[in-house]
Amino acid sequence: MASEYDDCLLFLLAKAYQRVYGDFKKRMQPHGLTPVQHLVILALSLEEGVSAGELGKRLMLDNATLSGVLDRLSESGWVVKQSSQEDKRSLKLYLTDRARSNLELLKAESDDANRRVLDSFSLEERVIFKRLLKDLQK
Amino acid sequence: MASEYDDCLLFLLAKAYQRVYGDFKKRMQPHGLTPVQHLVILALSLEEGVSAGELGKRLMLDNATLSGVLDRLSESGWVVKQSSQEDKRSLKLYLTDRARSNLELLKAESDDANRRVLDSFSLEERVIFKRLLKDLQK
DNA sequence: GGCTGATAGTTAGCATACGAAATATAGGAG
DNA sequence: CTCCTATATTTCGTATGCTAACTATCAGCC
Repeated sequence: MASEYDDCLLFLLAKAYQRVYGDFKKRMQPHGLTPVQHLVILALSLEEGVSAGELGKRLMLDNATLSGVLDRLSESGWVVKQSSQEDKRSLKLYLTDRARSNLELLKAESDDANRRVLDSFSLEERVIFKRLLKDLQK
Repeated sequence: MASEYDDCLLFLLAKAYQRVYGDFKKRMQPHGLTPVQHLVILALSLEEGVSAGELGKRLMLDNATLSGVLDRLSESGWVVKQSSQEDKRSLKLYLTDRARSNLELLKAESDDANRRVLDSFSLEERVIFKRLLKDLQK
């Protein structure tokens, strides 16, 4: 039964996530980023100038959570929070030059971390695994 | 590339976990438990009288984290923290009568939540998914 | 203009997670 | 017995996540 805690998806997903989070954490630490902050940088690199709300939608991240993450990224010099001229309630988010110049390095780290996680899976398993995980995104 | 954040395992696992966590949260709320607290109860029901350290190993949970969870479970009347006679540094953990009498109900909720999560997966996919998740537990 | 309801972000409160420091107790060497 | 080291748990600091409450601003309507 799934009531055996170690067969429960809540448990399995928690531990899988925590393991991968830990891997990324070690890898991003030298760059001064947390795993989540690194995702924010990657997302922003795809399109700068978006609002916090828009970025939150793309990252499926709560506004309240993202607000704190953006504060820390701004504080540590990765992101610029510029309040929009057209709508003063809204922000326009940009990467700093330092963030841009570190982008390729970050992507390489991220790709490498992903490869290592999937290392023991067959090619087919990797495809299935990602598909099933995506299916779970409500 | 996995550097597209939405193809990154860190992202996929985070969102899958958050989705399932949310499902369990809604389901456990009426019982006055959080998803993690519910896992602790299930684990304890398999063997009572274990120490916090032992329980932490089984749940792959940090001692520091578990300490807080046990405090809240004790506070809310689900768990009894009894300090061990043989080794006063150590705890012996027990379910309360109330916890025991709610066990079957909790297991039913948990099983149902698990079923719903896997609902859209084929039988084969369910097996593969769980296997791959277990493989990720370092 | 001024009121009203909607929207963007922030803040506060709570519950995980985890590393590191602090506490209390065990256990063994001398 | 006493000191030293190892172990069990707790506490502290930081970073997510989420809900709800709060603030500022916008947009439409009279």
